[in-house]
Amino acid sequence: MKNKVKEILKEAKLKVTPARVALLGIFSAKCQPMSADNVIAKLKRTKIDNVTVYRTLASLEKANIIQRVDLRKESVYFELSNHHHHHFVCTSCGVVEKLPKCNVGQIISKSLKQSKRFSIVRSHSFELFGLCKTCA
Amino acid sequence: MKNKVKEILKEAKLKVTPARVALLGIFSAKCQPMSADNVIAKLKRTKIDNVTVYRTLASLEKANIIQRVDLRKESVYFELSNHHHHHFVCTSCGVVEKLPKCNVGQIISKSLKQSKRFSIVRSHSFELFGLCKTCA
DNA sequence: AATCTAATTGCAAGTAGATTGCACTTGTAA
DNA sequence: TTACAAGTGCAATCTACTTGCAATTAGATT
Ligand SMILES: [Mn+2]
Ligand SMILES: [Mn+2]
Ligand SMILES: [Zn+2]
Ligand SMILES: [Zn+2]
Repeated sequence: MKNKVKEILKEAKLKVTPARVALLGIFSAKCQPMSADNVIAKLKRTKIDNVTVYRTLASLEKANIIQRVDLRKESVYFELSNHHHHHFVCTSCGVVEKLPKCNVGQIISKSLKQSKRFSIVRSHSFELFGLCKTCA
Repeated sequence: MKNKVKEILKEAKLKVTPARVALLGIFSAKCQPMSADNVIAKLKRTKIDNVTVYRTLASLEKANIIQRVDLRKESVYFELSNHHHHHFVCTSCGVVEKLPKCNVGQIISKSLKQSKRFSIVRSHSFELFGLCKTCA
């Protein structure tokens, strides 16, 4: 698993540094969107600085290894890009559930055809906000 | 038009104050998502304080008169809730185009049926990020 | 293996958007 | 008209995030 992480970094032509290995380990272990704070909490016992976390998130995002997710929470969340999907978010307790499958592909290509000003779609957001059964 | 704004506020049981009337006027005039900064810029010549802008945005959002839009920009954007729709966003120049129609209703109800943990969807995001013809 | 160099890191300071406390003002219901 | 909860302005504060800079390190080159 650590080797897999190293492969991913080399593939992206990023230096294999402790911070990057640590962050990718965290993202691979937990299949949930993570904020910088979430990551920092997991790294409490290491000597990796908070600034390094922000800079590592930025480099991994730039290399398209992780992606931003808009959950309407206080801060930015990230996930591994390897398995594209969307989410339910409970606006009361904050719990997040993965949607099984991305079904908006057709809608996107149709929208693109109809658009006057746009020619390329590189990514999209699609998140559902509501109440989980516990909070409802 | 000013009367319409007052009606909207009374309907929502909000006091009709100069700040709320001003903000709703701005949102009604410009059919584009607006950040707090955008609004503040438009209010430069008035004596309405920046803090009041933030508080007014919050009260209008709570009353569901305006809604948050996630455009992956530096700050939060808002729009009138009265005509629900989604957007193309150019990640190079920032231009925003409205999508003609929201087509994700079916996907949402299907997702809800399949969900183990969620029972209510109150809102959703669906935005397309890419390049406009000028930037492409 | 030793050397080189650009990329990465840690620490401290800084920024920007947004929030809070509090005294004063105002909209509106009685 | 009066009463008072709601709204406002100003200053201070918070929080997520960024930047500058000197020291370190990954990985390429001898
Ligand atoms: Mn996810
Ligand atoms: Mn819009
Ligand atoms: Zn998708
Ligand atoms: Zn919609």
